[in-house]
Amino acid sequence: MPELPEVEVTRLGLVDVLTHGVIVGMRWSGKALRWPIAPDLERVLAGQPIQRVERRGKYLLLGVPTGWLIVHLGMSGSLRLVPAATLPGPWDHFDLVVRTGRSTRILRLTDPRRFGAVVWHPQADGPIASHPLLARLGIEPFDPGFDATYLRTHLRHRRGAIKTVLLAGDVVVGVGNIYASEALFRAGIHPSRAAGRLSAPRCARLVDAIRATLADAIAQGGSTLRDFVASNGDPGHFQLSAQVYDRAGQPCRVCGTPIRGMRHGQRSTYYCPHCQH
DNA sequence: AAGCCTACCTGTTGGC
DNA sequence: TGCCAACAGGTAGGCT
Repeated sequence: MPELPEVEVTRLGLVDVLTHGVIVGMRWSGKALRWPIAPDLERVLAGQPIQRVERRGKYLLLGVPTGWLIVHLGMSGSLRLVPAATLPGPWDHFDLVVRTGRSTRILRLTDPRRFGAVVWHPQADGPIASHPLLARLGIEPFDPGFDATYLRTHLRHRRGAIKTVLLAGDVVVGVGNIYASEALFRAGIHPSRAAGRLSAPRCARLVDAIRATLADAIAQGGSTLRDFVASNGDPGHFQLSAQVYDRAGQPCRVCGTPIRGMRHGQRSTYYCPHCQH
């Protein structure tokens, strides 16, 4: 579920509440997530103030004085702030108990499929950017350095379909399966086009399309296909304005041609055969 | 280096 | 109605 917009919507809902909050407890369901929970995590975090709430790609980063807590939402995860007495349900796999001002609240990770992760990175292990999970990520799409020149340079040696290369995340981060189809529609580029054959003007269009697509999605609270909710429990609305995603057989909103579905690897892709080349 | 495939896990959906 | 295969927002890691 969660692509960059969903993680950013989550972060925006947390940053003001959590910053300067103090971690006073932790709970783990005992069910395995993608990576093991550090065995001494509760002792390590107890009493520490949250100084930073940041994002890198689809990873949410909570900064405390002695390190970073790296959180990933996987395919079905969401983070919510709930009152301290709220009992966990069967899919609630991780809680951080945080004292914020006068009240105490729980930052709760709900994740039915358990592809999500909570990973501790001690400051002593070096800068957070060098963590193995983050080190190989591509540029942030809103970084000023993400421009047509950057994109063309980094696509030059790639023979695969542009859709697949965008999803890989080593060129630019945050573009998942929904927004890859949406951004390519917006740029007028066929998803199967060889990445290394995009002209400079098309790279420029794609940069703009990726930024505009992600910004729109953030403004609409992300996409909720099934279970994404923001930190306050609100679902996203972007899916209602999707141009192509999950619209196979329905008319293109621009030209009326039926939208087509296809697959790249094991992932579904949608495009307009008239608007995209 | 790049690309392809598998694995991780549970819930929902669509076809028979 | 019931059963079961297919599919779902991600991505590390292993192999070619």
